[in-house]
Amino acid sequence: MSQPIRLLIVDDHQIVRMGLRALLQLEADLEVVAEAGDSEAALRAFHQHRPDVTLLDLRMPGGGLETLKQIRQHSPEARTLLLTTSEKEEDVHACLRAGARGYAFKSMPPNALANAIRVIHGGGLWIPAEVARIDSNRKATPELSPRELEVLRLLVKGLTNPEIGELLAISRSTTKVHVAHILEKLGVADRTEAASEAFRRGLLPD
Amino acid sequence: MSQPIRLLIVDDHQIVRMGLRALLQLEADLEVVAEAGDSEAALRAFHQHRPDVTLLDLRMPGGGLETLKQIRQHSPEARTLLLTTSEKEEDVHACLRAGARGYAFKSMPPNALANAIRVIHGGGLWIPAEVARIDSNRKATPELSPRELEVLRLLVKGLTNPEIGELLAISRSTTKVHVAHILEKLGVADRTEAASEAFRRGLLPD
DNA sequence: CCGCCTATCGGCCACCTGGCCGATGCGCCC
DNA sequence: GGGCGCATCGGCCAGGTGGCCGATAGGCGG
Repeated sequence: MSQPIRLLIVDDHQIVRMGLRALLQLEADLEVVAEAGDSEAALRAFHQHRPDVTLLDLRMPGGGLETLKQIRQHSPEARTLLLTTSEKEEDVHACLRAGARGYAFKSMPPNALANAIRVIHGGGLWIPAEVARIDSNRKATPELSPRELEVLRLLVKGLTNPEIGELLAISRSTTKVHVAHILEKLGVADRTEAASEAFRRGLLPD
Repeated sequence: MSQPIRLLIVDDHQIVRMGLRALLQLEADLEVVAEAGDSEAALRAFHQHRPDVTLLDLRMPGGGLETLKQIRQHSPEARTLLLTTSEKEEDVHACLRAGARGYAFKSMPPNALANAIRVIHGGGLWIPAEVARIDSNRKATPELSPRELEVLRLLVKGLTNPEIGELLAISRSTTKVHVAHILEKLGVADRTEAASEAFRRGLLPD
């Protein structure tokens, strides 16, 4: 290993940044060349330092996913490892679609993290079994249309079909059609379960 | 400051533990005497080292809240600072009721964390404004009874009242009463909104 | 050009919902 | 002992739900 793998750490929690830096310093072939605590700083640091691998927190101000997309927009070859705590289905898919090379959990043992970084640096993908499982599930569950998402947002607030119809300036009949599609696509039986699924999958921006 | 404040760090993420250790080492009057990654290790470390202040992650295997309760059971004078990322209403209240001296977010600036530790070590409480706000809200929203929680768990799965009644071996009438109480206590209008509130407040063990 | 998706609307109907009326019994605490 | 919370059960009823039948219209891609 002549040249160390140069890393960029992006996480809004300074605690996590320092922890990652401390952990990764233990590996001789890894070098943290920059840190960033928000989306803008991440983009600046990326273009300035051109890291081999970027560690990106999913949940941060400015949006980890948006940051990923912006990085990939200018540098499609960028190798990015998502770091996160929870695994909401929507997040996983959105990230993989956006071109993340790996999806890791903060709870993983440190040496596994180092291995993930090496795999990604070598051009590979690092997808844990849980994520792969989610990913295969996903193909069976189609995406909601924009209109259906609008209805879903009102539905989880406890609004009835007539109320939703009034707010969206459509009839109760149309609302019913949207709700029926939502139930079908989420694979659930009623609106209450749909609300639960929406939260579980992270379909809503809270 | 003759004697440094002796700290115990409890968090299942090694990344966070190392980050906290790195951050707190910068403060001359703070000393990390032990770490633990799960509930059992936390109890052992607490009784062995008798830290002045314990930093406790809320979300960890074994349950941060349960760990707190067990520590306080044997050492009611223990000074504990909860560390967490999200603020679900139920968590906040349960922790404060269980005797936590402070409730801090991992996103807070590092020096604020050190200050929080010093305040708690001095016998004070460290409650951020957001948490205090949640805490005052809480008094208006009473707790759910055990039976109501059972019903709520089935309700969010999309089960109807007759179905819930059958599973719990009670009549539809009784189920309706429980649901009505749930709606009233959560301050919502229907079961769909109740499901949303349950997720928002973290009432369910996922 | 025709199929498919999306969005819009209507009616019918069995079922579920939630509010309101009533009731009983149990345990706990002052 | 009497009140209070909890849990249990029943009936009545206006309204919401979700499945099923139909229909029209625009857009997009093979």
